[in-house]
Amino acid sequence: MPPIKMKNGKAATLPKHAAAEGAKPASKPAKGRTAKPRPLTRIQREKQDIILEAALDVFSVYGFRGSTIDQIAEVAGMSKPNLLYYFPRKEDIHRRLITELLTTWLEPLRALDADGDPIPEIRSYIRRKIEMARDYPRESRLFANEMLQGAPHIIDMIEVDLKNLVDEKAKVLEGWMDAGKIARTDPYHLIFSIWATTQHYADFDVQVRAVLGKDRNGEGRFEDAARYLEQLFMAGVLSPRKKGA
Amino acid sequence: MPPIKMKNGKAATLPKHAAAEGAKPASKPAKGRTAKPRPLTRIQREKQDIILEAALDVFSVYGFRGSTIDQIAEVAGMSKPNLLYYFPRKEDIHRRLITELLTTWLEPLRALDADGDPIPEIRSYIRRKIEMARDYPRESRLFANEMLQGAPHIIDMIEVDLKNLVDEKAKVLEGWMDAGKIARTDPYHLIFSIWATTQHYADFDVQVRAVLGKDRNGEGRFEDAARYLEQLFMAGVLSPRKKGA
DNA sequence: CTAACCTTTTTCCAACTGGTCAAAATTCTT
DNA sequence: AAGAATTTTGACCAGTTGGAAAAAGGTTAG
Repeated sequence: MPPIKMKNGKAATLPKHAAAEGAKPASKPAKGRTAKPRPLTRIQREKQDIILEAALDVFSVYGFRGSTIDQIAEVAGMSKPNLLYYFPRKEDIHRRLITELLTTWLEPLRALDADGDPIPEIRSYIRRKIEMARDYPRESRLFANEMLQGAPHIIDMIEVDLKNLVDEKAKVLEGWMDAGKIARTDPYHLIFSIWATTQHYADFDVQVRAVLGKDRNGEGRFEDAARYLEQLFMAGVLSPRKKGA
Repeated sequence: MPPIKMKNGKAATLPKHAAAEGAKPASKPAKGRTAKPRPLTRIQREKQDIILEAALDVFSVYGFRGSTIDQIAEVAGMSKPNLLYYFPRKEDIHRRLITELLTTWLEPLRALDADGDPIPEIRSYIRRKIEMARDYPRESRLFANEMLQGAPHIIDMIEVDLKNLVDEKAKVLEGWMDAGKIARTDPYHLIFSIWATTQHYADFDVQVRAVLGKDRNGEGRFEDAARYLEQLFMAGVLSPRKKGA
């Protein structure tokens, strides 16, 4: 049983690729139509990161409407107007977080390789998902919060990108089933159940810790969970040949 | 495969046993110390129900902080001061909802019978949990929202009542494992995974529907889910004899 | 050094928030 | 039907909220 390898324990925001949209501080009117984006100074990048960090803290707990700019500004250690200088609107911060999140969030599933060995592929997918719950609980909660509200800000991404990805991977799973390499079940619900069980450890963390009690709620709980879930899903997915009930 | 039996589709609040605490409209100063509770008029009961219904709608989506009294009042079809006449504080409404919820929420687990047949017991527990996700999605989301925020309002109930119940049922499961009636696994994580997978269908409903696509997102998805989950957990729990790896 | 730019702070505001209060309208009791 | 009790309403309030404006403070290139 390979132990889950810990990533850096640091609470870093997920990859901050390119500056994405907007958040352009008050500059000159930007001549013509094609306003050259202008590469972002060091300070701008740093401050934006600090803000996004703070916002993740706040949004992931209270959701969009339940969070206030003042609160985020305080966590970020700056004044509200200063924060608004970098992100003119509350929504801008949120959008940035949530779109970046979505990309990263689906990485593990994207990595599921049709040409790989089915059992290890699935097993490592599960392991990676638990690692994410452990290492990025705030991101998980941010996502959960958005879902609970009906995903108002990302519904179209869900309906297109996410759906396409899942459709694709569901086909991969079905291929494995057809080849008798894994037991036959509903690939969609299989994926849902992996999401549900792994993310549960981030989203319902309080509950998990409370129920496990003082003695078992150390960081080891993630390894226990990993072990348990591997066992569960392996049992559910193994035993090929067993075609249609 | 017994089909899940539909309960009334009506959107009723969970059982409203006794008037619980407070919510006493402005009355006479109530003589002495032992203010006789006075049995609640018909109007009071009706209005409170309407308010709780509306509040459930709102709180379950936006969480406590993200919801406003005005919003709830509007959904309830009454003026804010009128609403406040029945529940003097926002928190009162929320507390009522969430404590009632907790009781109901744990019913299925409570029903897990140590003297019953293990496999059917577990199977029917799962079925009941899915039915709840289907019939009481708002309650599920209210609970999820509370968890995401660290369960500030019910942390002590979680740490005591919930923990005790789970401890008790975990022992039941362990008993079955010792008797070789079900496969050996971690009973706590088994319970967590049942919670996670079933509640997922209420909490992440948008996602589930979006991914399943237009053709499969009818009400039938709950039956598919039930079927899938029974299969998954039966595989994970069956095969006794298979002691320690 | 200084002009042009970038960053931060101060001040301000209108809309919204949870909640109060007294008067008015309704319902219940006798 | 009168009087008491309950329910509803409208006006109001102090604190918070998201955000605008502009002045003040820093940086940096020439």
